[in-house]
Amino acid sequence: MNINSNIYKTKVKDFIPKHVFECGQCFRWTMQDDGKYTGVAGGRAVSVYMENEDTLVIENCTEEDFHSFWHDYFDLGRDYGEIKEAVSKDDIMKEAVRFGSGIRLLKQDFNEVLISFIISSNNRIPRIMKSVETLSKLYGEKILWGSREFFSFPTINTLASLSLEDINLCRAGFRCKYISNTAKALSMGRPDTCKECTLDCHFENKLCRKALLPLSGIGPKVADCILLFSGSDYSSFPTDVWVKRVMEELYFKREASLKEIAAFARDYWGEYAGFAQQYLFYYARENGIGV
DNA sequence: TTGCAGGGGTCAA
DNA sequence: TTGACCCCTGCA
Repeated sequence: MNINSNIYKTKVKDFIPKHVFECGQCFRWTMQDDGKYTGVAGGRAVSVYMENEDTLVIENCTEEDFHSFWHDYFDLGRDYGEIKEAVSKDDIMKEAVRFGSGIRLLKQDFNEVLISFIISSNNRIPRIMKSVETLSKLYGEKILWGSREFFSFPTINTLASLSLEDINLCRAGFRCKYISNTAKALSMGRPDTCKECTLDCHFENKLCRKALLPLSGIGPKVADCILLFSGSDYSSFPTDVWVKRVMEELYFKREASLKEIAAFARDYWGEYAGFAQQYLFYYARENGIGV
């Protein structure tokens, strides 16, 4: 498509930056005063915005960058029209899909998602973003874009080499020891549980749910987030308080256990459960469902 | 201004 | 199954 110096433009469907970056899946994208979203991923810093509702513009991106990284990161090879149709099995989901029509699930770096979602437990988004940003500033690689400085997320080996006092500087509180423990465990290599697992363990350099759960700071919800937001398992259905509320209010019409909700989602949406979760989550949070 | 409850979960008892 | 956890925010 159009290439003008370091600005790359491409036609897209089903992509609305606000929906993509504010649906709770990522912590390193912020809206600028001019409405563009600026973020760091894969050791690159870019700004993105839509032009004429069907053209995605990526600043500081070459054609090579786009094809080797951003196309996959933004999941542009997937037909979200098909996804929406598949999950819209009732009026509730039809409404949620209409509301979050521009959501796409980003394929984020596995280790970055893993550490970021450890930080997310019992925590609020602005604070999670601050902790992730601080970790990157202190221990990531500097990325220059003109006169602007950005920082990549630190590697697992770097995090593993740090003392707990070093990690405490990101002010993630009691989660810092989880980060430290888990980074150390991962830097030792792939856990045995993952090698034995035959169920979900088909992705390279990643871990399945069974291998994630023993890691410090990773429970069922965080594990599901890691699998979904790294593009490892789209049938994951992370159930946090918001999703629980919306499921109870709109589907169950009563209180329901996490186990019940997970079973329902698996049966009802199958391999697309993760996409359904994201539409519901965004719909529930933006509309205060169940508050 | 100060004080306190509670938060997009996990861990340990 | 339940309370503690670090720290920040909102609100009285």
